[in-house]
Amino acid sequence: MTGIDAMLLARRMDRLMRRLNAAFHQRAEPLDTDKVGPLGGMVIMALADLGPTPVSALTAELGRDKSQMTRLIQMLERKGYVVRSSHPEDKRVSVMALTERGEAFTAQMRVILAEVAGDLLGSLSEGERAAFMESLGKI
Amino acid sequence: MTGIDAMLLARRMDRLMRRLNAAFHQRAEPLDTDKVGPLGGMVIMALADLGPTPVSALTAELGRDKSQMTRLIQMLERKGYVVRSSHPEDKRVSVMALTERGEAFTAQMRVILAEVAGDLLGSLSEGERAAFMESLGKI
DNA sequence: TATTGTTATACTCTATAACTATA
DNA sequence: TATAGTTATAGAGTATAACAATA
Repeated sequence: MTGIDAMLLARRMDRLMRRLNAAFHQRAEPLDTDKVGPLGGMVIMALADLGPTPVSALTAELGRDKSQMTRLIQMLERKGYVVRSSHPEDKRVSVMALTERGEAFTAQMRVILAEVAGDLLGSLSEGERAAFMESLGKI
Repeated sequence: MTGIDAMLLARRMDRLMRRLNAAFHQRAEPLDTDKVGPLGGMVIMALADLGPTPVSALTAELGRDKSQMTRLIQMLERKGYVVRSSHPEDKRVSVMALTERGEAFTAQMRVILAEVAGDLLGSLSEGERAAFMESLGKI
């Protein structure tokens, strides 16, 4: 017994994600001159938070498929946002890191995301916002 | 000043959606013998909540593109989950409704969604869950 | 044998624009 | 002229399996 309407939850989550994506892309697309796309942006954000990271760890962090990650990384590398280096102790793993260009892109994204989050969470009180973030972290 | 880390929020939302989708599809896919797919499921759920609804209203509710909705509805109609009827007062609009088969599918989905929601929200207290749902509704 | 990452492939979802039929 | 819905099409994201290199 959760006491909540699971179907309503699913529909609300879906709506929220749709709106978040729409709001974000509307502002981010004009700046995304290299077309790294939403998922490319997610990879860059994850690297910004995590620092240099093996592909496998990045894949787990983002919850995507490893083959998808391969293609995404190749694209980002080609466009100069990330670099790969092979792990000194295990030649199978390659470690991803942001380039300066990747860092600059991250800074831009932070600004946009803050705006979008501000708009989206504007209807919540300070306390509700904090509680929402905390619950999101626990889930 | 929202007082929250917007990039962390974005990454957490993305992760939550990925996990929710993965958990749901894992359980729903074996039952989805007709391959209505995730979005087909969303359409059916929306109709279950809203009752008979014009295509345009459904499109707005789900936040998808109207051309996407057309194809989705044609697929669901072909597979016997929904029926269309033209609006008596405006011949341009067609009104969607669930068939018995659609209703039966909804009942199955409710069970699965309740399980998934239970798993996912299991780490929150009753109060946190209610607050989370409420915030989701306000946003 | 197991794991890291790559390639190939097929499918679903998304976005845009041009079109029709009614209003 | 505006709105509801359709068609066509291209692009992005996803899932799976088979594979090579290294452990």
